[in-house]
Amino acid sequence: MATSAPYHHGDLRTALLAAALAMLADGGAAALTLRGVARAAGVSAMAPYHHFADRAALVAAVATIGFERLYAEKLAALAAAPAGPRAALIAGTRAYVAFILANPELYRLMKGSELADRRAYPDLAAAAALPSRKLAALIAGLGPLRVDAAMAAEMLWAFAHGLGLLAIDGYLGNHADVLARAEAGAAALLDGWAVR
Amino acid sequence: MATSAPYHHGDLRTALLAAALAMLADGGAAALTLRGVARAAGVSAMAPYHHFADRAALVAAVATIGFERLYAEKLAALAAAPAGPRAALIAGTRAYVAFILANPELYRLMKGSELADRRAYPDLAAAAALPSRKLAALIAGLGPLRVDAAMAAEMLWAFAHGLGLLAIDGYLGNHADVLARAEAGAAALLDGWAVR
DNA sequence: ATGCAAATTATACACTGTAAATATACAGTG
DNA sequence: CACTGTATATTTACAGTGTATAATTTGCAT
Repeated sequence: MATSAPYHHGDLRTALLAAALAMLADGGAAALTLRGVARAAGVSAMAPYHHFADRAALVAAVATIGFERLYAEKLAALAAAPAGPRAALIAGTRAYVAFILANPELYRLMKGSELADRRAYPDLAAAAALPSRKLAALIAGLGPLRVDAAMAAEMLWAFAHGLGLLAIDGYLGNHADVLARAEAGAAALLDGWAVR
Repeated sequence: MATSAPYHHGDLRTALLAAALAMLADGGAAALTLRGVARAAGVSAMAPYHHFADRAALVAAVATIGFERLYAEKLAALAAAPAGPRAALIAGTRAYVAFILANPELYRLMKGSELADRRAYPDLAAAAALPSRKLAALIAGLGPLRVDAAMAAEMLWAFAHGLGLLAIDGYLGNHADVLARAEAGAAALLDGWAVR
């Protein structure tokens, strides 16, 4: 019933993660402090340590949520796209870039160097692998290409990754245009790979 | 003559920047502390403040050096490449990615969110603009394309940026292969844009 | 009810960035 | 030469951070 500030929070871990996501969204990774998150949850500075080994573990948990959201949005975009691998790849690229534009600080955290040792967090590694595995499957569905499939996947991924990052870092123009560029760029790559 | 620990360092600013680059290279941005840099230069913790307004200013100065080095290496690669815009673009892409692989932490700093307000540092903005201006000029030399020149430039830049970042973050395989991918990817993009 | 394990807090320390006041050395004036 | 202003460097101080250690509170199984 949680009458008033019970000693045991109940679901502190979830509350901490929610606070962390909020603080990250405005303020960036620098604003994501363990003490701040604890404060936001109305709990002592040391409480988070019973749910996260250290700040890096909290960051990893936040990043894991980010990868799961990214994957979910990508799947939703694929479901809404016309049939066929070509349309799927274009829609997927657009969704990927759209996620970066909508969650700039989260995406930076997901790919940032604060997660130097991804291998130390199995959940994170698993969540991070989902989108790229999906991409590889779609590429395979395209049929024969002028480049090998692994390279095609890397090219498309690198393009989406780089385009989104450049956009949120202010190197590109209008954000609305960026999504159009994402689609056009993916289409151009597909055309470039096509056997003629 | 600098007999022994003179009160005035002589060229502290340069020494601080050198220390900063070294500490950044091993240890990443987190290891780049004002106090640490001062310590490395054998100077008090407050001394850097007479050369850099705050930590952000030091970071901006380091990033400026990074952009200048990147531009220099790119120019060197262009000079060594066969004539013609196609060869230049492929060589430039390779050099760009090679720079990222050789200076991962520096490149992360250059593009990272620690520099949220690039406009506050005119030198930095100027240095950062050089490579992309060069790229635009090379694209223009290609002649008519199936996509407009601005988009072509963004695609190539995004590809190189994304490929390098994915590589240093451990998402791609062998580093040696990455350079080959950079060249092949640039070539594929050029082919995809070509009017047929 | 009783005892144990989990959750939370209190206290403490080393480290960071940086503000304020102070000391030192140099460069130009008379 | 003395003198003074300015740039350079230091000392001291404070708030905020991550986190180690130990004490405390609570809920649950027995």
